[in-house]
Amino acid sequence: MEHKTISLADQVFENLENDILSGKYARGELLTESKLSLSMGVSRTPIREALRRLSQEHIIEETGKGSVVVGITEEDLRDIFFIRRKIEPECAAMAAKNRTDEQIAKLREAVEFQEFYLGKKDTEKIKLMDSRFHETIYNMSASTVFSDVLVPLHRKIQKYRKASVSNKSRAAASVDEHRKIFEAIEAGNEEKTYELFAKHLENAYNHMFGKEK
Amino acid sequence: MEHKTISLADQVFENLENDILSGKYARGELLTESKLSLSMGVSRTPIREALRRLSQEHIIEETGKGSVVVGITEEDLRDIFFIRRKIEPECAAMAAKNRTDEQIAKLREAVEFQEFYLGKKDTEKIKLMDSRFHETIYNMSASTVFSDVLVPLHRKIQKYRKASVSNKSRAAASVDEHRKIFEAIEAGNEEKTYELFAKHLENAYNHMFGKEK
DNA sequence: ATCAGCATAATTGTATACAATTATACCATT
DNA sequence: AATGGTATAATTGTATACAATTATGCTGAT
Repeated sequence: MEHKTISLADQVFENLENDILSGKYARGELLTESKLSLSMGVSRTPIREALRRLSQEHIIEETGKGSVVVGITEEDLRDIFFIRRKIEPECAAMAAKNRTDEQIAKLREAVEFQEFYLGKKDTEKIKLMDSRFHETIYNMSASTVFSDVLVPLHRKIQKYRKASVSNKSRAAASVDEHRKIFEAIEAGNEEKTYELFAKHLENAYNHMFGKEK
Repeated sequence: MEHKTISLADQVFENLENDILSGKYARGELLTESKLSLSMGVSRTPIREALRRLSQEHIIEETGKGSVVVGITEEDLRDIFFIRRKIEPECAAMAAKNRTDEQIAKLREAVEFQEFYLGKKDTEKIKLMDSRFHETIYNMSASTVFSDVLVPLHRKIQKYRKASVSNKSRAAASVDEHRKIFEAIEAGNEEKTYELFAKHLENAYNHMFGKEK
C-alpha cells in the first residue's frame, strides 16, 4: 500500500478547475478566498494555492479583490488546437524514439481500457483514459518542455463541457486511431507515429469545428 | 503616482528564478523553505508561493522534503526553440492583425531603445528590451493561449546564462530584424510578419547551436 | 562491528492571527 | 436631493503556530 496522500491544495485545485471548466462557476463570477474556504471546509492556505495555480493557467484572473472566473472560450479552443497540431506530432515521434517497456505497458492499458469502455458506452471513463493516453505520450517524449506546454492545454480541452467526446462515431474512430498510434509507438516507428498523430489531431479538430476552415 | 506595489511573493519568485537560471544555484542543489525564509528575510508563506510557481515551470522539483534545483538544460533549449519556431510566427501574424495604436507605440519604443543600447554596447539593457519586444507581440496577438505558452518559454531562454546575446554581430543583426518585423506589424502585413519572424527565429537558432542541425 | 529500534530533529502541510489596503455604506452638510 | 467624508467591513498579503510525516543519528544488544 503506497497510496500517495493527495494534499488538500491539490484537491481544491482539481475541484475548482473542474467546476470552472465544466461551467458550474460561470464566466465573470467572483470568487473570494474566504467564501471558498467556508464552502469547501478548508482553511484559506490551500485555497490560495489552488487559486494561484488557476490564475497561472488563466482559468481565473486575480484582481486584488477577489478572483474573476475566466474559463475557456471557443477562441481558446481554436488556439489550443492550432498549437497542438503544430507540436504534438513531434512529441509523439519523440515518444516512439524514447519509449520504455513500462511506458509501453501503460499506454497499451490506456488503449485497451478505452476499447473496453467504448463497448460499455461509458463516456466519462473514455475521456479519463483519453487523458491517460495523451499524457503518457507526453511523458514518454522525455521532454519536460513539451510536457509542460501540452499537459495544461490538453487538460483544458478535456474538461471543457462543450468538448464532449460523447458523439459516438467520433469516439469510436478516436479510439481506433489511438490503437494504431500505439502500435506505431510500440514499433518505434517515428515517421509513422508522426503522421498518424497529425491525422488524429486533424480529425479531432474537424469534428469539433466542422470541416470548413 | 500609481506605483503598483509588488508583493513579496513576486519578488521572491523573480529573485529565485534569476538565481537559478543564471547559475547561482547549481543544478541538483536542495532548497528548503526555512533556509530561504531565513536568508531572504521573509516568512515561509511568500517563499512557498514562489517555489510552487517555479515548480510549475519545472525550474525546480518539489520532492516533499525540499526542492531540487532543475534549471534548464541544453536539450530544453532545443525543445523551446523547436516550439517557438513552430508557433511564434503565427502569433506575430496575429499581432499584425490585432494591433492597436498603443501597442504599436510600445513596440516601436522597444525597438528604438534596442537600437540605442546597441550603440552603447549595453547588453543587459538590450536583453531587457528584447524581452519587452517579444512579450509585447505576445500581448498584441490578443490570445491568452499563445501568450501563456510563449511567455515562460521566452523567459527561460532569456535568463539562461549561456544564452548571452552578447555576441555583438548577432545582437546587431537581431535588432535589425526586430526593426523590420516591427515595420511589417505596423503595416498590418500578416504574411510578411510571419516570414520575417520565422527567419528571425531560424537565425537565432543557428547562432545558438551552429548551422549544422 | 553491525544492525535494529527508538528518540530527536527537520521539513512540509495546514490553520489561524494579524496587518494593510480598498470598497461600501451611512451620515452630515449644503 | 446631492455630495463628500468618515467609519466600517471585506478582502488580500504576510507571519506564525501547530500537526504530521520523514529523515537522521544515537544507543544498545548480539
